[in-house]
Amino acid sequence: MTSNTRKRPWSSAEDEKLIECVKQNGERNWPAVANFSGLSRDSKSCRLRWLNHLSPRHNNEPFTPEEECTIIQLHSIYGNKWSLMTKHLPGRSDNEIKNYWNTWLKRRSKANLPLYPSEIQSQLQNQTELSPSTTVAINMIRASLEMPHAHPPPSWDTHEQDDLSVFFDTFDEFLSPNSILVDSNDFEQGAIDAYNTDLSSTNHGEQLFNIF
DNA sequence: AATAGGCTCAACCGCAGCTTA
DNA sequence: ATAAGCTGCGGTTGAGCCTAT
Repeated sequence: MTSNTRKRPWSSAEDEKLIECVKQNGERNWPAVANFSGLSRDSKSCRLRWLNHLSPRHNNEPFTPEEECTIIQLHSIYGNKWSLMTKHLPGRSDNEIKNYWNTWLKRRSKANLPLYPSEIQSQLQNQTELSPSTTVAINMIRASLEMPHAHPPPSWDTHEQDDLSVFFDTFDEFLSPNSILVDSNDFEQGAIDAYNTDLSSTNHGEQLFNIF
């Protein structure tokens, strides 16, 4: 490997230049930031450095025990979807979460312990399979989304259907065998309640979503 | 005190999906 | 419609610190 391809840590002078350039060009125009900064860093490196260390929204303190616990729980829900986890951990980057998880993984493996602590393990066992009725309900909702005019859900107005469309943009993230949880911050409570009311009226006998 | 091995974290890579011209 | 450029993501790797011997 040549010296050109080696990892090169950012100096404080480079950080200052980057901060100044982001102020001038904004947080979205990384090619311009890279060009005008005079740094020999590409746009991706600039973006990464900003998001992981320099952004005023970033929390540079070590993880708290509560955050560590949250990461383990979130991993049991999302798997390796680091960017989704950042939505539950304000100020934390996907890279940090991933690093924490990898360290956790190594420790658990070394100690011959199961991946998740017992309380999370038992939560998972209670939801390992989607029941046939839940699968039917999911398919009904999918069908109503694909053909909203042919199968309008009985009590959903246009606004609620829009909310559901937003939900389904990320639905596959949640449709792992052991997860049907959603974050109530991301969706209107009224819309979720309406879905559950409609589902219960179909005699499938269960609520589709728990609120995280 | 020297050093080898382990560990952590920052940085980089490659790819997929999106945007724009 | 399409090609080029950009963004964001998850996986991987290397530098440097820490610890045990």
